[in-house]
Amino acid sequence: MNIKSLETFFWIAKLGSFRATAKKLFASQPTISARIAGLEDELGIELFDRSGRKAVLTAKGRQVLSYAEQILQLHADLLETVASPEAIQGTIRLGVAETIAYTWLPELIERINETYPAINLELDVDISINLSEKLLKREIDIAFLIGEVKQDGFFNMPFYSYSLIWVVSPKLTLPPEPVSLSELAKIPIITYPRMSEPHTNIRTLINKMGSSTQIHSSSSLSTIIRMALDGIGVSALPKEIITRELAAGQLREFKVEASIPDLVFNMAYCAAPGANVVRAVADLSLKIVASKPH
Amino acid sequence: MNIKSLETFFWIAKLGSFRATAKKLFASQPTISARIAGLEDELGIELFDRSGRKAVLTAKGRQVLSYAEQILQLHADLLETVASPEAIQGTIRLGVAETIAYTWLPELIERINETYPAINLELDVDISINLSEKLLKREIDIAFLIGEVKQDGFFNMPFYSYSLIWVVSPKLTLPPEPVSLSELAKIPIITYPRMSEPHTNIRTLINKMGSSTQIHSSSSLSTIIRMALDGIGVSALPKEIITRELAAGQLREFKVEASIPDLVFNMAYCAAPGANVVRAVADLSLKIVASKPH
DNA sequence: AGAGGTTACGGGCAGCGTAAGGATC
DNA sequence: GATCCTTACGCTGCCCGTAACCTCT
Repeated sequence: MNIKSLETFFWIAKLGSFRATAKKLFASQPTISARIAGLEDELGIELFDRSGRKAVLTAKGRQVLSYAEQILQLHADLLETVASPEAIQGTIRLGVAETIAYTWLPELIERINETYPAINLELDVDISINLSEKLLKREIDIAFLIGEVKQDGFFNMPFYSYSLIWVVSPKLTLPPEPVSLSELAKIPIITYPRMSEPHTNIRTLINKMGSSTQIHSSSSLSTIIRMALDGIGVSALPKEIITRELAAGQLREFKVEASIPDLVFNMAYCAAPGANVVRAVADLSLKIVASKPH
Repeated sequence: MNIKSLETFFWIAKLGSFRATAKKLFASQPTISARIAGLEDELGIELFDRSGRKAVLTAKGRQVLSYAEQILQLHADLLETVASPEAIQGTIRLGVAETIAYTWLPELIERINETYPAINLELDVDISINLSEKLLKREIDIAFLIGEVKQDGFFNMPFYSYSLIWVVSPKLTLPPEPVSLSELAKIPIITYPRMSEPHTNIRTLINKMGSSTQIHSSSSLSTIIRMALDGIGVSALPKEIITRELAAGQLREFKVEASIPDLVFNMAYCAAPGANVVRAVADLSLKIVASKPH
């Protein structure tokens, strides 16, 4: 019996699917089948009832699960306690909202690589609502997103807040500041994609005016910035992602009479036996953010 | 990481030697080296200090040992709890005194095979004092012997007592019964080998007479019986090993005025993490003996 | 038909034993 | 020189992925 089989067993029990476990463990689905078949042979018992749509534990399987969890936890603790950082390996799938990808991500990756040189990172940049779903399906291990993942076993920690500022290209001429909402509504606005929180916030703000404002949205931050630079319209963005453009005078901040809520990002991950590395990377990420002046 | 490596590590820590562990685990010594090298690689640390004559744990190694023990114990418990008896496998080395080999052993083997069909038994028939040593060196797992193994971690349980009776071939003519010690001393006595308890007891008994009795001893019970059958002398033996000869009239019991202490056999084994199978076989053996009228 | 698990099969790698090579006492 | 561990090397067997197959809904 080896740890890998137990880990495989554990994840099938948790996810209810051989296929999902194959993805989670970066293996083919037949490999997962074979591992479980091997385990069942070795123990001389059936672990799952495969007749239904979901793989469901048998009575004996539930007993095995309890042992498997304990063994995996001990194994992870063992690695964490005594292994040299260079020996800690694995693949961690980070899900990040694009704003994070533009600001903290490079530093996070660099520092994680320094601390755990043998860890592979797999990045998934998506909007928060999708990240949340992927986290639930265990398609990613840690997410930096807006909102919380409210399900048993998930940890949510405040990560970083961004204030949104209104910016515009010098090419465009604006009314006198602070710009009133009714004036703002006459200018095209470039913002985050539909279904994302900042998009919704801005739409709510403008809708109060009842006017039919032109709102361009893009799933790519660089496109949003590009459009703002080109003077297609104004945009509300975190200062952190356009420091260069502001310094170069390609964009300038302007005041609006109403304010937009901050973008509050959380970090979320699931606590699973044997997932100490995930927790370690999560801790490290929080520490990195905390160490910088906010 | 696999259970096998941890088990190997555990036994080296316990026995202080790669070589002894190789024997214990039925593997070659380089294989043991390779397993530990692999473990050390994986953890990125050194587990043993090999500079001295004995392999001694490093500081990190001691930490690992504690985890390894827990994991092995869980693994053994898991197997014991959920595995079907047919799936319980391994090799158990039984050390038995010859008297046991002649009486209980066939039934023990049969019953153990019934209960755990996948377990291999390896038998070692020797005198008790050697069995005790072998047990300490872990060359055997369970012993049925005279005396106790007094060392930490070893269990000793009463197994079975034999009363010795004096027997003689009808070919020989004896003095009137009960035979006095002085008369007995004139007849050649065939008995257990030197260094064994019954040999010592009989020698003590006869030595009181100060006479130079002829004492033949053999390490083979069948030879002793053969010699008694041939009328070479008298012998004191457990009734249980000569029931056939007594029934056939090839040997007959006779009374002696002095009595010889019973042969008291114990079962001894070492409690080690992950050695649940050894314990199970030990329990089974005791149950078998207890279930028969004594 | 499609989603999910199993079977069949070929290739690569890990783990084993034998034999030879150090290191320590 | 004896004892003990490591290195070198060839071999076997296990584990993996691809592809085809089976079975429920």
